[in-house]
Amino acid sequence: MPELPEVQSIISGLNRTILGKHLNRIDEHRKGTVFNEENYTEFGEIVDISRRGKYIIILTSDRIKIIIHLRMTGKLIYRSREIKTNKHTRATLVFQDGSALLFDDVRTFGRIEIYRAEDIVAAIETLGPEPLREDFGKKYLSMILKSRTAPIKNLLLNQRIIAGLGNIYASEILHRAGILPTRPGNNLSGNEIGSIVNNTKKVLLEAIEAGGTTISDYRQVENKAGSYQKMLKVYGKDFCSCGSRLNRIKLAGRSTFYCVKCQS
DNA sequence: ACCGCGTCCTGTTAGC
DNA sequence: TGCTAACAGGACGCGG
Repeated sequence: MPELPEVQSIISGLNRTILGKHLNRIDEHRKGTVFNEENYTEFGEIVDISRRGKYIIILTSDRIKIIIHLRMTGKLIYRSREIKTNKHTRATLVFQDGSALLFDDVRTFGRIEIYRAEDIVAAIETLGPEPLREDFGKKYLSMILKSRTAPIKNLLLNQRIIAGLGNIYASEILHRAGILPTRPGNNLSGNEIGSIVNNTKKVLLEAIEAGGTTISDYRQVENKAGSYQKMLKVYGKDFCSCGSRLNRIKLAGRSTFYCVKCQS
C-alpha cells in the first residue's frame, strides 16, 4: 500500500523519468479510472511533479494538473519504449518521444483526475499537515488530540489530522513511540505526543531513504522494490524484537500489531 | 464535531 | 485435491 514514503519514492522516480516530456494523451483502459479527461485535449510538457499526503500532483505547461491516487494496489511504471500493458493496466500516459507511464492497479481503487492548475481540489484542501514539515509538531498534535476519544491509531490514519500515513507506518510509529494503538487520543501525555511526533518523522525519513516498503504490490517507477520491509518491527510480524509474541487486533477495520511489553 | 461501520475491488491464502 | 470464504485496506458516505 503506497503511503507517504512510497509516494515520495514515486515522485523521485517520476522526476527522473517523465519531467520535461511532452504528454500527448491519456488512454483509459478501464472505465472509472480517469476523471474529467473529456475536458482536455492538449497538455503540454510536464513541468512539475509533487506530492501532498498520498496524492501525486503532476503539473503541465498548459496549466493542467493531473492528480493521481494509488490507493492500495496502484502502480506507476515507466516504459522508455516497449509499452506492453497487462490485464491490470487501467490507464496509460503517452509521451511524444514514444515513452509512457503505465497506471497498473489490481484492485481498481486508484484514480487519475484532471483539473486546471488553479482549480481547488477538495480532497487535497482538507488534508492535515505534512508530517515532515515543521507545522506538524507537538503543539499541533496536542491541540488536535485533546478533544479526541478515538484510538490513537485511528487518529493517525485520519488524513485530515495528518497527511500521508497508512496502516503499516501507523503501527510502526506507535511501536517505536512505545504507545498502545488503542489508547484514546485525549488520554496521551505531552511526552507521549512528543514521542509520536518524533518517531513519525524518524520512521518516515528512514522509509523514504529505503525507497519505501515492498510487501506485495508496491514498486518504484522503474519497477524496483523498496527495502524498508526489512526494517519493519511489528507490521505482519509474529514476534517483537524483545522476544514477546505480538498482539494482532483490528482497529478501524485494519490489522494492527503491537507488543504489550514494549507499548503501554 | 466526532466516531465507527459499510462499501468499493480482485488476487491470495486459509480452512474444510 | 478442490472449492468456498475470509482477508488485504484508503477514502468516503452515512447514521448515531
